[in-house]
Amino acid sequence: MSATPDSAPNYKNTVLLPKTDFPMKADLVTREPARLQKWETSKLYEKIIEKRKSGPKFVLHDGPPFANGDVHMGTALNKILKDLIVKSKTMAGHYAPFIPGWDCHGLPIEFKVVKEAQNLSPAEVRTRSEAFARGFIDIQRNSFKRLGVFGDWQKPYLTLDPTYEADIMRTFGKFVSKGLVYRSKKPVQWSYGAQTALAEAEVEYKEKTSPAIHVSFKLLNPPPGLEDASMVIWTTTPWTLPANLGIALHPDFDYVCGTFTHDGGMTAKFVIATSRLEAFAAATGYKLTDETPQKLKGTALNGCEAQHPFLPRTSKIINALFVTDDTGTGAVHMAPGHGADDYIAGREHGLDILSPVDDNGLFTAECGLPDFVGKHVFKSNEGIIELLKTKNALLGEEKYVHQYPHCWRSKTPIIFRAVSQFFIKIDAIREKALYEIDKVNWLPAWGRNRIYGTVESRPDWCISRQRTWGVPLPVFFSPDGEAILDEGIVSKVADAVEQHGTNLWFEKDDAFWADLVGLPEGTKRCKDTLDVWIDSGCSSVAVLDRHPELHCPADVYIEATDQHRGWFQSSLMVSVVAHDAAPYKNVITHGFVVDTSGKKISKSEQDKNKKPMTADHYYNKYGADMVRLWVSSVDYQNEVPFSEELFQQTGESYRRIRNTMRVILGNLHDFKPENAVPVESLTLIDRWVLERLHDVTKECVQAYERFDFRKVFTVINQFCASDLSSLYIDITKDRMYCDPANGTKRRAAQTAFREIAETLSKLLAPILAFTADETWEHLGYTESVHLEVFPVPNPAHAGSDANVAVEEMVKARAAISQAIEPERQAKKIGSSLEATVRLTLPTEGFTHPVWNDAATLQEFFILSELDVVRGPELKAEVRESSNAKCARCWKHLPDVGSNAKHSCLCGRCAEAVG
RNA sequence: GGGCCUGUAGCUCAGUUGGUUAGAGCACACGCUUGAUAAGCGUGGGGUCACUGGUUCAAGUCCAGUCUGGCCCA
Repeated sequence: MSATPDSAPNYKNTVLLPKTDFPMKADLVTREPARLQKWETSKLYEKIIEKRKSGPKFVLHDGPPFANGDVHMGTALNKILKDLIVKSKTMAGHYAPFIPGWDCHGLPIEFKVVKEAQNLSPAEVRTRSEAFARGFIDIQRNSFKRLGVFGDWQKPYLTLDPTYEADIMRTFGKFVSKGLVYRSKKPVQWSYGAQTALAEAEVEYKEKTSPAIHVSFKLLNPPPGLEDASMVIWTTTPWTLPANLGIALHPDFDYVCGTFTHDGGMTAKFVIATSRLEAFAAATGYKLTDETPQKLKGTALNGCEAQHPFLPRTSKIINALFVTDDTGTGAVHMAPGHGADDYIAGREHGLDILSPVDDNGLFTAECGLPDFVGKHVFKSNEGIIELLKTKNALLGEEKYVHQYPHCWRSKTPIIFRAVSQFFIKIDAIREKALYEIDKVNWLPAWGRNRIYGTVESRPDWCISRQRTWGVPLPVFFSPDGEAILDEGIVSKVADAVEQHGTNLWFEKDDAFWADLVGLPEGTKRCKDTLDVWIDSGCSSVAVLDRHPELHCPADVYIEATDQHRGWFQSSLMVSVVAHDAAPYKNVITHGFVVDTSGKKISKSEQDKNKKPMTADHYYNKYGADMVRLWVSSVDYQNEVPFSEELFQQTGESYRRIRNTMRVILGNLHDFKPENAVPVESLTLIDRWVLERLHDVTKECVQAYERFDFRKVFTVINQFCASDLSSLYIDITKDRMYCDPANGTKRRAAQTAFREIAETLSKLLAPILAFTADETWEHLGYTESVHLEVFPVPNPAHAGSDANVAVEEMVKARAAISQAIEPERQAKKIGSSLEATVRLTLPTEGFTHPVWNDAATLQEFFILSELDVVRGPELKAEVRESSNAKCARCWKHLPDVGSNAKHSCLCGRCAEAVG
């Protein structure tokens, strides 16, 4: 080994090493907020909007998140995806304003507010709910801004804005004018203690003992063989029997009909599910004693009728899938006014809805039993049981302990009770909605089937809620209790609400409102609020139509897959009525955030493992660009894997990109635009890297066009790692460091580096919103990269022979590296510059003229000496160089020492040093 | 239980109309460099393409079923 003599002068300061202020350590956590501040004071978003004003409009309509919590990783994913679309469309030359929004009304907020303070008046509940929502809007807005999301954060749309609320009412008015709204009864969970309907969240389950009874219903028109038989039902709510209108059997269950004998000697003919015979015998004492019982399926009795045990009325026998065989007799007592399953099955089979119970839980005259009117339902169970006994319809009675829903406030057991609700007739708009679905582009394509299925099968839309924190249903009742559905009146309410807000509805009395809308004295206003899905569903009217910079239909809606049944659908239904068309042209869905094993991250799980899932933890620890890079790296159309470890991995990719940009910037420290060389002066390798850049540009711009951000991430990551870091930067080090500052080859590399740095900054800007702006700044620009448009692939660098040459050389390079490796492991050779290589090329292939260009080959393989010969197969032989090492460029060359002035340098370096 | 979807190295993802020995980046191991240095380069190990069966000369790719996980319903 011919080492440089220790006495050799130190030439390090004559070498043109990279020099840049662009820090290796990103320190995003402190740098990003500073850049954010700069964007804010320079009004960057406004500038971008102004600059693109004449471009083709692109509207991404923001689905409003619910203003009741911190920004979760899933929320961050959603908003960053939106931002990637908006930023990339903007850089593709579009005018793409982004108006963010929030969904502000609804039970979860009301629930929290009411839990904190008891006995609030409706107006107070609403004031506090608004304050609660606004608090979280601020929190979320700060998070979204911190994540680098651009938009009109000064003027977002809020569903609690009086103008928005007024538009909700007007849209409701449109439904009314088209005759799509009707009133009907539907069972709700009712607290007689609090005298209000309850939502699932307000119900707690507690142990309760109820009387469980078996009751017989005599068949009136039985099929042959079932004469004189009775159906037997089992119930734990005897008080609902006055509302019985039917008996449900499972169509697939096996039933028997035959003579049963009681322990006491009585006999009777019953129909019971075969699987329930034993339990029935145990509870009632009746055993099947018939030798030849009739066997039948549940379908056999469908449509028959049975006599109500104590009322002059029949009970219709129907088939329903909700019937189970784990309790009861396989025949279920149906009171459509007192149960959800009963209601749905009852509607399908044309049963009435009877609910003879008032707000206090007392029977009304409708129950048909004068003795019971005014009596509390839970105090009536015993009386009903007595009544059944006198009618010989009671077969058995037990105490039954079960989990029963109770009111969270009054702690009383709840009852299912039908109350009047308002509905939208879906059948009237279903066809049109389905037709519109097929005109929309769904991404991924299966989204079409998903929403088509739900729209096809959805029942009428119940739009009234017995809640306080929402938009009031602008409907009045005449003194005789009739609902007044009139668009003109709705519109008058809307006008008042636009001026004063919906609190006015709660603050003023009936007389005020009757007078305002011109209805007679004694008119009462409706106390219900609208379903919150109406709120957000109206955004195409209240936001897209209202903002002059937007348009309807929007170009894109993008939300998680659960919105096929949620916002995508409510928006469609509203828009079909309001616009006679879908509100969107493209609908994109993304998956939910799951842990790396593919399982969903449950609330209890993250608490237990102390794994934070709020976005602030991650942008405060790693920076927003890291969160953004993670979003760009995953397949968002499926479930999105997430873990802290995954963040480390994303960090590696980030560092790779950042460091690559850093060297490039460092290599440009003495380069000015006027130093650029013309294309003819570029070397083969320069032309190759620019050709690669041309391809990368094309691929990225096209990938952005398809919303395929992962492709952008992969392409740039690999370009940085392989083409730049491992090849081009490594190869050009020699000329960059050792050639004369103004040498043509050096300037040629810089010309390429400059183009690479500019192009990558622009291509990365939508994803690495902060870092790309930082690199752009270090390229000497004073305005933000976000004002730029995407680079156009430079045709001057398209499809030359350079790519062929490099492909061949890369193959040979692998052979050379493999040959050097054993020498290296044996500590005989360190740097490849210490090696002399004899490369054998196969006689087939490797035909590019570059193989006759020794200088280029040496540069490419980073070797001091190379012989190329032809042989049977690709092969490289390595030995230590016998030449002396140049103290400056570290190559082992024959002409080291040829210049007397610099005895330790090669000819080239001696000249460069001068 | 029903509808829609998903399953390729430890991790994140590529794999064109079925066609050589299934790829990349990261991670890992071992070297090199110390002039990208809390960086950079090289080499290497690692996959029954969820499973089972079928179609085919040929299946990660097509078909059927099973399992896994997700969303929405019941």
